[in-house]
Amino acid sequence: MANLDDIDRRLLSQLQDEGRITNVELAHRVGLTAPPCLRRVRALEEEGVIRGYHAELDPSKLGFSITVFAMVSLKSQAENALREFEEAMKDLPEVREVHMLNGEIDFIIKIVARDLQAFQEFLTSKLTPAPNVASVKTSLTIRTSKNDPGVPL
Amino acid sequence: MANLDDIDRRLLSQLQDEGRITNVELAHRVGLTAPPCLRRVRALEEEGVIRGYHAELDPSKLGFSITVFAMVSLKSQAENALREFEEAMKDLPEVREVHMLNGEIDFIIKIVARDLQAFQEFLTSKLTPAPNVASVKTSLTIRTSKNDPGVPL
DNA sequence: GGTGAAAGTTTTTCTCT
DNA sequence: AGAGAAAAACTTTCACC
Repeated sequence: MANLDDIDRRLLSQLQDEGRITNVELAHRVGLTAPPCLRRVRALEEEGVIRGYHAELDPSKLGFSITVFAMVSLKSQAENALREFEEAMKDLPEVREVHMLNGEIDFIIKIVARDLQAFQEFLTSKLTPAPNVASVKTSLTIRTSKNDPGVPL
Repeated sequence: MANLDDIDRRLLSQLQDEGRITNVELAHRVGLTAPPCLRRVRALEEEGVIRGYHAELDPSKLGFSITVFAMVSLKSQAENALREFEEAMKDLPEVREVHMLNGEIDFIIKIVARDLQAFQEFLTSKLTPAPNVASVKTSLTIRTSKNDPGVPL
């Protein structure tokens, strides 16, 4: 865990919110001049505190109308079996997130697809036949009312 | 839904992946010169295809070790009751995502907290007492093996 | 809708405190 | 670690195709 001062935290909060602000603007907002501000940002990138930068796109405007959460249980919870399933998920572009959970369900995964047909096709030909899958329960998202990426700084 | 050509799609794919690349580099990658490339990006921002840009931070390096998925059922599914719950969620910084689902569970929400104690405190003092909540089932994330923001372009 | 050049900013390096 | 100045790179606008 990185040790950060107050300036770092404000800086990260700003970049989490507006990932493309200029370094000059960022420096101004956190009360620095540009050079030390840039040094801090580079250091945070090096340390892996900042993993990267991403444009947030509107899925519906790009023709992806379906978001689904799938609860997946595996046949075996051996580390080996878990890893094999996770590796398979990495190759599926429709699968955006894979979280291993405690309790009865082994994984929750978030799936984005163009339409119901594409999703059904994905479900039967890709997800259900994935290694070690015992059961899959899916829930369609009706609407997403909050979707803040990142952490509560 | 916006109508996009092949260049727009490649452009969006690049920005989704690397949100801070320069316009010159972006133009180069999609086979344009800088001015038309910038015009396209600005147009996509205007249309809302690009919603914004965000730095992706490492939660654990910032001291947020807990990610939880909570399945929430409400007492009433009247639009009114749903909205009231959603509004309450908007004010809770620990709540990063709120998705309304079909079926028995009404909502799945993603929660990020500093530690188990902070999460328990949040659960009992903020989430369970939220408007119209009938039941909350939570699952702790053991590990996140895939976390690609955005859509499968 | 795309190009090339020019003007204005921003990033980035260097040096000093 | 932060500040100011200078060089290099990038963004942005303009006239033109």
